[in-house]
Amino acid sequence: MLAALGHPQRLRIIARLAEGRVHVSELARRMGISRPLLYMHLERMEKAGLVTGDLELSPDGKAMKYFQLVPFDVRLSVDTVLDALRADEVAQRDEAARMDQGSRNDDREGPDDMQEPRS
Amino acid sequence: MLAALGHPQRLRIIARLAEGRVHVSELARRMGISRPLLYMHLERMEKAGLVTGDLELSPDGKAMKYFQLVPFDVRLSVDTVLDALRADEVAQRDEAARMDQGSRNDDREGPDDMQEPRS
DNA sequence: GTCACCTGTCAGTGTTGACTAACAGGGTGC
DNA sequence: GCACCCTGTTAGTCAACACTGACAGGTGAC
Repeated sequence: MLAALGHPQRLRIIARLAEGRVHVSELARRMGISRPLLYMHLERMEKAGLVTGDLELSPDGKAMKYFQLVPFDVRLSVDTVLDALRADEVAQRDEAARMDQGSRNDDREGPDDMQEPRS
Repeated sequence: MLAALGHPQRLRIIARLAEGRVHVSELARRMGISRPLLYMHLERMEKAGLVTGDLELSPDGKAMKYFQLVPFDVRLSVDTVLDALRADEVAQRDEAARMDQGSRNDDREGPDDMQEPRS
């Protein structure tokens, strides 16, 4: 999420979306950037949970993808960063364990040299 | 600042520095990354005001650069993003005006160095 | 039919970022 | 002298990102 916010263009997208939901082409026109570029940014932001997109049909039958802002309010401090890191560590360990479980019955790849350098 | 935080490696640096001040070589060793790479990250973070570095002489006379964390506590929401954007807009406008002034008065630049935008 | 909208995706390009190996220099201690 | 710490900077590689132009497809209005 921080990576998604760490780009001026994307912050400006947030500012535009704060005024209300817009469809992609209109937003690209207002911001003066190309549509594919806007797509990339929106995709990133959607993955980060900052925006959501809905494909709707306008009254005259045209398909339009409307994006809108997902309100967020996060406290960003040393402690929250530490907590997030710990949570991520646990999540990765769980995922690794799940992968290990899967590969035990399925396909034996890496022998044992992929040991995580923990300290 | 968000760009500086938007990288996992740098978040891990924060975690390490949260345990206390360390000098560069030691930190690089603990994290298992090369020293120049660590330099780059630290430089970025120092520019963002997240860490500070002090070159000190250890008791045995060796020069060592100790880095330490600058505690931060920021609220990150749609409104704060909007405020930051507005502030940045104003700052850029001022800078543009100053540049214009400078070019008008020949080479009138320099006495006031990098004004930091964040408080 | 053509025009004017829209969506989605592709192959490209230039730039920035992340990263490594290797350098030069300075101290202490032997 | 050499070995072992540290700092700071360079050149260079490699992958990811930011971005553009052009494509294919859809719809309704003229």
